[in-house]
Amino acid sequence: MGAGDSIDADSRGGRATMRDVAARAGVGLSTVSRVVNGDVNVSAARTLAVEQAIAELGFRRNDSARHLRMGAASSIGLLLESVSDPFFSLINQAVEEVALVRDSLLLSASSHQDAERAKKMVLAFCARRVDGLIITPSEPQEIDYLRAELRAGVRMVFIDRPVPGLDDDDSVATDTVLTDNAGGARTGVEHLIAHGHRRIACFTDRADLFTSHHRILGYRLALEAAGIPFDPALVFSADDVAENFAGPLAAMLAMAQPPTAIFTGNNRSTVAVLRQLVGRPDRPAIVGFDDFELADAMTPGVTVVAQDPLAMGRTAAELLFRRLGGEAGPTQTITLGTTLIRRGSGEQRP
Amino acid sequence: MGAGDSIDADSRGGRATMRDVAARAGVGLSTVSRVVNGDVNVSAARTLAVEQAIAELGFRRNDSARHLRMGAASSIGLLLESVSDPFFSLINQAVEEVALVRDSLLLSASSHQDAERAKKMVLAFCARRVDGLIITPSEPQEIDYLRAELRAGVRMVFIDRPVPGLDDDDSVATDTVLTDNAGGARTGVEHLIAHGHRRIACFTDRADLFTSHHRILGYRLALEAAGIPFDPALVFSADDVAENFAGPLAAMLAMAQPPTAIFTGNNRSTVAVLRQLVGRPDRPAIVGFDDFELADAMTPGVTVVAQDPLAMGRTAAELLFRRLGGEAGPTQTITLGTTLIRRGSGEQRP
DNA sequence: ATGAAAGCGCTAACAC
DNA sequence: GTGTTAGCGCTTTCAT
Repeated sequence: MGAGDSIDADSRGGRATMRDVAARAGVGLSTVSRVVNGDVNVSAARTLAVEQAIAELGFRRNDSARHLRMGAASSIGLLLESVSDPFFSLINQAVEEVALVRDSLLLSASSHQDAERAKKMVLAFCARRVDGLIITPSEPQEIDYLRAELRAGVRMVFIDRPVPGLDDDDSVATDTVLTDNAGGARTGVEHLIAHGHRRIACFTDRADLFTSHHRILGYRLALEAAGIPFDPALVFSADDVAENFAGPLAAMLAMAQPPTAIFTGNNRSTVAVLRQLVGRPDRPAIVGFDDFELADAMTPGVTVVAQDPLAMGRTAAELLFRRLGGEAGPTQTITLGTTLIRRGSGEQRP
Repeated sequence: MGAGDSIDADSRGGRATMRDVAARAGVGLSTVSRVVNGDVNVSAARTLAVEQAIAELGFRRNDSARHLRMGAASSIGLLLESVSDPFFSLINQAVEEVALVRDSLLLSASSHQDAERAKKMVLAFCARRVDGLIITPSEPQEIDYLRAELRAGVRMVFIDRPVPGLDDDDSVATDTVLTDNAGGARTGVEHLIAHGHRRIACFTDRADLFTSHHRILGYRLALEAAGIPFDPALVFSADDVAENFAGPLAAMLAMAQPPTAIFTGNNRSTVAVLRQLVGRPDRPAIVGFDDFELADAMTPGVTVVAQDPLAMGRTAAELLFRRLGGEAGPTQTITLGTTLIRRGSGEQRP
């Protein structure tokens, strides 16, 4: 393009640097830095010269170098169970929105319930010196490496489930954003009871997961409050929802006293049950935990206990940035309420 | 914790650096670097000393500094229309999977059809000196800043839609991964025709979008091939799908010769139409472009022309990494085929 | 086998 | 106002 004086950047194969710009504009390095950063204390003539050189060279500031120097990455890490799961992808979106406002970039990754992978990604984020981390913990969550990073000063907010055993070390501080799983489940099951059901089945994810555990608890709470005896034969939990529900569900429906209603513990369980029951005219009443697209377009519409994943993500991200901004104060656990959305499937009578 | 000799890192407030480790282990800086990078040419004694110091200090290599020095970021940027859209979130997942294998981190962002936002994020990625970019372009796509970055050596792969006008500059090279939109749409509409339909409506996103345009083209191609006259009154496009379909759809169904079938041009259109038609016994036959969760759990199941977003994401990411690895060769446009999935709604007869 | 020193591209004193 | 200089934490010759 120009003369032979842009040899530096071009022939080096890389991009123009501030030094290249300085040379081209015939000014000092710091003048370039000042112009790039909008410092007013630069003469008009020099400002112009620098801007022209920048344009000619296609210079763009290297933010990595900048951040290395400044000691802040302007980026945060987000570890989800799966970026393609509708629930988590909404959290992703909310976090992204907050990060955008804070001029922070988002590094994201999925753990897919794989503790090794989760660890690898978290440590990779930390090695990049992200300002902070938002994490959906694995269960059980390996705790030592997290504590090491926390001690080193990395801020973390946990989302969807807590990490037990981390707060016994007062030198580390983390926050947690949860849904009111037990309360929401209780509301959903009470709704079924209010519509006359007494034989209510419960299908969930692995019962040892934090969320499932609490939702089953809420289910039992509702039964107890209504004086309905808890029947373990009506509860089924499995890790691979889609594959494992068919048999138990069929068996339950073939009981002498079959359930007249089903409470499903999460998105995937609801969908799996719905699939099994497609086209059955005697379909039991259904209330699902967690809303999903098209719940309203089914016939009948599917009544759900809705979480608010956008609010969860936003809350977690805002909390993280406030902490990064220096907000002190004790560890916080924020529990978000749920909303019962009536669409028909939960209002059927026995 | 230990003695007063870790003053450096601790009191500086930051993390331990290699220099801290070197001091603590009583070795030179480069020896630490060698140990950290698994160089074999270090005596056992020193290796041990370094490893111990690393453990004591909780040292973790700063990858940003490393990459600055090495001139490669080991990260790629991904710009999607929306991370929470099921279609794009699957692309996100596929890209993530490839990046994982390549030991590259993923910076992700959503444009939400906002050209300004898209530009901001792409430039932010470039300022971070990502190794490459995978982009869902805006329409129309502002081209100048992309070309500037391409000239500067940034590799880009476009996904879901092409960027016209970029290839008139032979100094820049980009690749593109698309779905066979026209072919898929044609297949879907031909399927309806094969089942006896001749009045087939078409509901899509904004008609000027690349994907919608080609799907409408495919729709018309199928009609022409069957000798069915094209009736513009049966085609409706709108940008806000959910809000704007109700009126036109009702109007069409009230026609003297109403459509007996509907072809919907994307995920959101299908869902919107389904919502409008919920509970109507005389529902027209429906074929939708793009698959969606629960399409099989509706009654009847929804017949779709399925794209393969996972394959799109994987293809784009692998192409990008091959380019980054030095693969030369001309610009590539890879078009992925579609699959017709029969579920009932498309097999209804008039 | 090991350490000293230069430098990746930037910012922030510090002098002038 | 402006340039010089010293790092941020790392890798990488280059001597030794």
